[in-house]
Amino acid sequence: MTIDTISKVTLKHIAETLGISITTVSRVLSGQARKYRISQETESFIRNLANELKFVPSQLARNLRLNRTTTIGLVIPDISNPYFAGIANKVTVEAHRNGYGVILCDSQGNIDMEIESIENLRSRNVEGLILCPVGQSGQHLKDYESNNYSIVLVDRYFAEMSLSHVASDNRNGSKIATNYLIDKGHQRIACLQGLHNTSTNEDRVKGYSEALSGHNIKIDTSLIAGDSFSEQSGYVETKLLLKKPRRCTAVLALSNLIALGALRAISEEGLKIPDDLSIISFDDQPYMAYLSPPMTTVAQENAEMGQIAVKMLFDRIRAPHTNPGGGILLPTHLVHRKSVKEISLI
Amino acid sequence: MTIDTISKVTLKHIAETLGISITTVSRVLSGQARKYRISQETESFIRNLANELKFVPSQLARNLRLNRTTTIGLVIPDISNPYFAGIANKVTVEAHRNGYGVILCDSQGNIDMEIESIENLRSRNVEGLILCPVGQSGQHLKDYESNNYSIVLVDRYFAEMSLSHVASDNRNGSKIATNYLIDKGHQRIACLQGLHNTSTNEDRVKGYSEALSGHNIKIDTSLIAGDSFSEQSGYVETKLLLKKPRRCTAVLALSNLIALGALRAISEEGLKIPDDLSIISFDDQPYMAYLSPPMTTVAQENAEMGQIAVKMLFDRIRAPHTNPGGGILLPTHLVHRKSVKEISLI
DNA sequence: ATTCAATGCGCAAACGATTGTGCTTGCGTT
DNA sequence: AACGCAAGCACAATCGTTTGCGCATTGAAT
Repeated sequence: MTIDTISKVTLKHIAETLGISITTVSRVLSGQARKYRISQETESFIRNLANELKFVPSQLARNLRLNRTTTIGLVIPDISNPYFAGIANKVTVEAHRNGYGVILCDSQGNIDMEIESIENLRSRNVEGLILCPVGQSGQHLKDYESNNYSIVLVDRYFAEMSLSHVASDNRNGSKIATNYLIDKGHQRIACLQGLHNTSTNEDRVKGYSEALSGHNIKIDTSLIAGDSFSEQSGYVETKLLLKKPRRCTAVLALSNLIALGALRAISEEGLKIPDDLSIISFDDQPYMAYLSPPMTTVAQENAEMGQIAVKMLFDRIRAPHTNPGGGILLPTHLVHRKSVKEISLI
Repeated sequence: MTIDTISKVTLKHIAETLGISITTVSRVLSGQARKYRISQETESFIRNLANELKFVPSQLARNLRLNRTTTIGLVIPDISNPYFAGIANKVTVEAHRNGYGVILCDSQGNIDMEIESIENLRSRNVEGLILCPVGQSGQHLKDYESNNYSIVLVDRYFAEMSLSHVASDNRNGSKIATNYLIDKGHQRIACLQGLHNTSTNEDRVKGYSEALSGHNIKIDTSLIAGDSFSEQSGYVETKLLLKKPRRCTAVLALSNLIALGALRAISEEGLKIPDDLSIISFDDQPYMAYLSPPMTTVAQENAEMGQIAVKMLFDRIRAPHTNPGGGILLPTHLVHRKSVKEISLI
């Protein structure tokens, strides 16, 4: 009657009460009655009793026997960040549609936590891993390059490693944004970086540089500042930037948090966007349209990233010993709002 | 060398290479060497080999044998909502600190998905459940009222049921916010509701009403509108409200999304906050300070909610057959920014 | 009367860890 | 010399499924 009692019903119980073997019960209840030529009669006996007793097969036993868990792991640097939350959302929903569960780990932006989380997940026998890596190197993932473990990197990848991944075309996104600023007359454009040596950051900086070079604007390295994707970094670096002589007229913030920090600094300095300073941020979020002023952003298809990551992972789970396959870069696009002002060329 | 090989390392392997019994290996590697008086020598032999082979015990086997999974389930209506993401963050981190994994399910605000998720989680033998319910009734949770299954409700609760829960003191938060508006001279205050018959909504409406009554302001039911916590609802209801004669001077938005919708409507109507209209929103989010204008909000301690929920759940897991215990309401507080204007009394 | 193929089902070994119980030693006591 | 006791370890059952074989029985074909 109680739940405890109910969950104690096992194949053995059914087999014994019916006076038949566990094997037969198992075969019927796992839908293999036809395949093993169990008689209709026996089948219905078994099914009836199973229903009556509300038999629920033990996943624990099944997992051990079959050595699979229908579970994947998801490691995210910070689930409170809406960008990652969007990925996580799609991942869990898609995984469930495929009958898989998702164990979530929050690495808190910490490489050691990331490593620990991965080990933890592996020890829980997840069948595959979706990882948004935080570190500057992928050394701890060396083991996964061999084609017998399924892992898909999301958001960032490691150029020197051959791991499946799905990310945004950050280089192009950054280039488009920078070109747009240049088109609007800006020449001194600052770039608020994120964490160095991450594909995300390097690609965005590269796009920024390429756009400038493409317009024969000399790259002023003093305008490329910062070393973290955090609000704090955006704030500090903007403060410093604004104190410099020959102030820049626009800034490209390489993450949503950096942009918020920049906003704080700019408003503290008493400057107005876009009149005194133009700004474009990465990562379009629902609230971006409601900022003061509405923020022009480089939008990433993060939900799609989650969805594709799951697809890639399942491909690898289903065909484990094929080549890891390469990566996919999803397009980015510019969302025009009000944080950029057209200025006259000098 | 390959992972396949590595992950195949079992107690048996170690035992055989060392010429000792599986039992002893198990006892050493589970830290019970002292208890079972295994010699230092044997212990170090085992440990060394285990390290060398990178032995990782199979959770699957252990789970079956011990009938526990060190895993809990977490059901969230929408992980992309930063409010819930904040809860999820704390839950996963705290669970990990206790050696537990967290299987995440996104119910997508859908009661059927919620029910399905719960069943799915149970069949995966999670030891407990943390649930942010979406429905207007808790009928599907009837089974969990008996004290042999561990569940903790977060954010919402069902007044008619005796399930453990942790939520915000929404009534008081709403009351404080409304009182503040009244103090600033507002008399016609609209209330943009969320989903009816949810504790969150009812409590907030109650607080709103109590504040008005406390100041002898007659409650105008035409000023209480809406039926969903979504941006869409906030937008539509605000549009309608603004079209009415004798316009309200302030609105209380019962969720962050509703507030964003209201913002959109207000700006479409060409009105300025706070000059033409004051607004207070529930749920303080990082970006709230950067809105136009910075938004005065009722902050909830959502991270603490997650943390406390985990604590409560573990209490119940550790002492399963005690009384479910009641609920906890966490304080809310008003974060003063610039979206409320003091107006002269008429 | 054999032979043969279906039919219907059971045996027993996995999967990998945990654990109550019990078996050897060796040593100190008396 | 006989005994007790502790130290140090092993046996084997157990958790609940799944599954490769194999063994009867039956009816039909030769």
